[in-house]
Amino acid sequence: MIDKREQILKATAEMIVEHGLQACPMSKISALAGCGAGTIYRYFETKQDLVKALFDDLITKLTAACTEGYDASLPLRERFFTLWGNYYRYVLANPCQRALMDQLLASPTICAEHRENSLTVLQQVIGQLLDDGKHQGVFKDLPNELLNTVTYGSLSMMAKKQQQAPEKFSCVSCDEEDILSLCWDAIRR
Amino acid sequence: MIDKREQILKATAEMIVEHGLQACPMSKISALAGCGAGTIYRYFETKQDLVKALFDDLITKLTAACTEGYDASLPLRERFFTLWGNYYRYVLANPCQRALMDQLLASPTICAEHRENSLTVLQQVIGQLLDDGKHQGVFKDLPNELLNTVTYGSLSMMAKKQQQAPEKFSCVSCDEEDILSLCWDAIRR
Amino acid sequence: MIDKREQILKATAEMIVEHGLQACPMSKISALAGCGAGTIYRYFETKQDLVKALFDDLITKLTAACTEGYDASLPLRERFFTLWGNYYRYVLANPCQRALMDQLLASPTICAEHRENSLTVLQQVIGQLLDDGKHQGVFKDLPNELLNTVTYGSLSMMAKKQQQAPEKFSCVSCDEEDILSLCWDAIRR
Amino acid sequence: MIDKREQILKATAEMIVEHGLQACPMSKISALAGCGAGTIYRYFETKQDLVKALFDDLITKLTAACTEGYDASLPLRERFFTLWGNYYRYVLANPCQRALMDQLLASPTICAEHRENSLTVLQQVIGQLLDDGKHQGVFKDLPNELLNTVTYGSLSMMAKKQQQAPEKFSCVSCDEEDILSLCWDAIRR
DNA sequence: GATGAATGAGAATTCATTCAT
DNA sequence: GATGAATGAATTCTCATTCAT
Repeated sequence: MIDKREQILKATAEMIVEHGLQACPMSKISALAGCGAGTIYRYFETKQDLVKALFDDLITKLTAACTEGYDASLPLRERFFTLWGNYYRYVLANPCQRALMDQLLASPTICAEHRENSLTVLQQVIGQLLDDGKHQGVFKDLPNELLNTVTYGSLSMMAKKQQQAPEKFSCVSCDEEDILSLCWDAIRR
Repeated sequence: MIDKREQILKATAEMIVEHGLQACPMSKISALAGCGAGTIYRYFETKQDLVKALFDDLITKLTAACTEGYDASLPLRERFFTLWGNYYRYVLANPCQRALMDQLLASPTICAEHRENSLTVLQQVIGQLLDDGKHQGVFKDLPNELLNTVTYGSLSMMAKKQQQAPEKFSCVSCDEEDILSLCWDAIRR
Repeated sequence: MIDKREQILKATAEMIVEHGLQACPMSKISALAGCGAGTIYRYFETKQDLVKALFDDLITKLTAACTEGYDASLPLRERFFTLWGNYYRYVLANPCQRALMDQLLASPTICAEHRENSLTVLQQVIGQLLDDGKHQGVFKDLPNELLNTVTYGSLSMMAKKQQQAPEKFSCVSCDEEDILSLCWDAIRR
Repeated sequence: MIDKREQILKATAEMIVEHGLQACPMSKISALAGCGAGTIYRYFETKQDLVKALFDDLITKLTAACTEGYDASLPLRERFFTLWGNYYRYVLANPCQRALMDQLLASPTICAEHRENSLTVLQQVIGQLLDDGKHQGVFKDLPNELLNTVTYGSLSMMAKKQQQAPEKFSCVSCDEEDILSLCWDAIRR
């Protein structure tokens, strides 16, 4: 049998995505994970801890996915497309994780500070990319937060919409290229 | 005393924003609303109904705010800036409602169908705007969903970030103009 | 229906006496009290609080019973026999309360400080009695604690034994007079 | 390593004394005993059995301690002072065992019959002593139970008080001699 | 023999909902 | 109409006991 901790996290993720944070009792999580109710408490002290661990796990995997193959020495456009292409493909390929992240980021369950800390790595990579772009005169001379928000807001919303109403995006032109280009256009000079 | 139903909705909104959907018992809602626990049930059949009503109320107010002063016969740019300016100012001015909407839209508590229906009015207005823009050759020839998602995703994320970390946006240039222009740039040809 | 709080305390007392502190679930207490499990929590925040309240209640009743008709201006012997006679009759007449007190005083559930504080009133009355007796040269010139312990230890143990094995005390001479006299003899000069 | 059974009994005793019968899980007992949770079950069938064994162990040790050096052919006063002096010194020297006995004797966990049986040996020795004393006209002509209860009640309570509030007994005169003499005085003619 | 992870029945506690006042 | 005490099902969490290693 594979790692039990992993199984519990997976079951929790599925339960939250399907029924919402407010409707996923430990009993159902354990049933879905295929273990006794008490077993969860060997791996996580409280339900709160379980959810936090799930969040951390999510962020770790997302960070790894986004930065895969990313090389800060490549040309700017390539860096941008690699990073955000990685992000976009990852969330599209993992709808459950995307939906889960959505709920966790919207709820006060994960406190602001924890949320902030966990994203540090990714934010630094992005911050460097934007700084370089502004230096080279490629990006608009606006605060990183603003430039980044447009990109991240667009892509995350796009992924969400595609998963919630895929029929509206069946056309050929709605692919990764389009949406990434749109974002690129938005922030370049 | 103002309308009691309104008070209950307000109390529910505050509780959800502060403690999350999974931690707002009816008893605390009634206490915050200044009424007995039983009284809520005169206005809403179940807790589920209360939350749905809250969502509908939210959408109704948002729709009204966004379309205020909007005139489909005005020039395209003006229409765009009126509509999204309205949106952006409204969510910035009502952080509680913005945060609440975030949670409700992320959670499966409000089913997909209900969510979709409630946004019909706003979507039609936006759809018309985008169609007109593409007709006039001002907007990119991409699906409405895509164009709209970039705008909506950027603005909603922007408002969220400003509320969660206002210190990062204290600079002068981070104002409404910038962010709306960025969105306009992203979708125009 | 009489006071519900009182009923819950009574049920708790009976449960503890019959099954022990370690085997009286709230569910059984509520069943015995004739109320829903949740109702207990309207009156006591936690089980711990319930037990503490029970202890306080016990002490209050015991103090009242012991000091009934006690008058510090009466002759020493009369004062002694009134006070300890009251005590002895009370514990014999209320075996459940006596057994309960025994358990609560033996267990660390009620912390030492709380235990000490609750007995302050009774200890002052007894202290005065012993001081007066030593002044008058009637009692031995030994520390109050010691004199008192002999009396209290003897009487409480006596009551316990009589309740646990009444058959051994069926003889006529084992009455209140004997045991009180024995205690009086032990501490007088 | 010394006997593991002994270690488990010792750990159990400490846990019960510190946290009370109602709050000493097997897991914590095993941790304190320095063995696996399952190991306890090699030595004791159930938790109930463990507690019973602990009680029996306690009584055995107490009986041995009390009767050490006791000789029924010695003069009455010496017999009395040996026996109860042994008892008193033993409980003072072993506060944990004293406190534990207190809890076990107060709780219905150890059933009345078992309690009674285990004390048979000690009771016979004491019974003989009291019978002899009454025969010789030294003790009051009252039932053994009564005479014994005064002695045992006083001494056990005394030990308890000294351990719970040692500061009140710091005076020189509060020693073994005083308290034993007090008891002797109480029951002699 | 010893271990401690796993179990699930059962414990404390919460909370949506009802209903007598 | 409004109230909030009462309810008990449902929830989180604990712990005695088992058993594969």
